[in-house]
Amino acid sequence: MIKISRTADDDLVAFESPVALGPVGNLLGYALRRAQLAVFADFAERMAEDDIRPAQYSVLKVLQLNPGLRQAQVSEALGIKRTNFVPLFDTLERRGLAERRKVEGDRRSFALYLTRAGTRLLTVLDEKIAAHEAKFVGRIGLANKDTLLGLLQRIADPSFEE
Amino acid sequence: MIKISRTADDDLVAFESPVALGPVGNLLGYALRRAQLAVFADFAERMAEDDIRPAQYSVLKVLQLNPGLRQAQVSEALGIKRTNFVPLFDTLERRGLAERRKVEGDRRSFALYLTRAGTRLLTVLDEKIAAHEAKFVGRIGLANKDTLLGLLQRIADPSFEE
DNA sequence: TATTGTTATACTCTATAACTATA
DNA sequence: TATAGTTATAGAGTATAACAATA
Repeated sequence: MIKISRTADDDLVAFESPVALGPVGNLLGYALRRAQLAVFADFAERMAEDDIRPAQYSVLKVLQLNPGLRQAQVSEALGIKRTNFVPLFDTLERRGLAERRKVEGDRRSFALYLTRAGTRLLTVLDEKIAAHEAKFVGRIGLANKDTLLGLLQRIADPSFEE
Repeated sequence: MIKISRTADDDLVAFESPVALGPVGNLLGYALRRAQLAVFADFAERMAEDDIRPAQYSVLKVLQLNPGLRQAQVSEALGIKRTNFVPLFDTLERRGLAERRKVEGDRRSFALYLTRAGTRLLTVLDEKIAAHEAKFVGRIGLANKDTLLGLLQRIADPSFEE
């Protein structure tokens, strides 16, 4: 429904009367989806030139913090199915950002590490992430960030204690 | 990393030492994704027997509240691309839950309505949604629900005013 | 020319089953 | 028997381009 109004200056202005979402707009799942899409869209925009997706960034960052983890550990910690982790890590390895190393004592598993190039890229990504994060923290105010994170963690994990 | 500990009763207990997510765990995008996955997984479980997805439910609910909307209005209000809305609504129509009606005055567009069956199904779905919602509100406490919704809306839409 | 609905299509994300080589 | 990694594959969700009918 397009409505035409007249401003005080006598100009015509067209606008859409908002469609009532009703209870849908107050569902946690719906609000979470809309917020997540907004944040991920901004992430995609900033990381487009580096061709890095959220899951890829999270893997690189976790390996920086925990060098030598096995695939199953990284994928489980990040909630990525081990079967989907394989091509994800293949891409990082093909690009020379991370690598699999044989581990002594268990010839089934690989230990994962960042390469120098991966570490170098992370410094660039971290700067972009900081700006990305600041954009959304700015929308709610710094004081509200921890409140929001705490609530989200309690939604995701009932055993979470702040 | 699997660690083996000994309880007071001298039993062996295996547990995984948690992998440090570091800054990743404090990213809004990451926390939003995890929370959304948890909520949508619960939704999928409850609606499995009705074979209804979140987007389908939101369309039915919006039509209940706004009978006669055009496709473009519904899809825009819910953030569904009009091109993806077509097969989504085809499914609802094939199942006899909603219908397209010709609209006088514009032979290009259709007005969308729930059928009786659609309205009837919604009463069932609404009950399940209420239980679903209560589960997650219970995790944060009723007093925090509006806080969370408000923050999420400000994340999703910078122009949002509470 | 612009808009409404549509088709075809492609890419990402996520999920399951089944395999291999080790343990 | 169980585990780590892998392959193949299928289903959602989301995206773009191009078209027909109508405004």
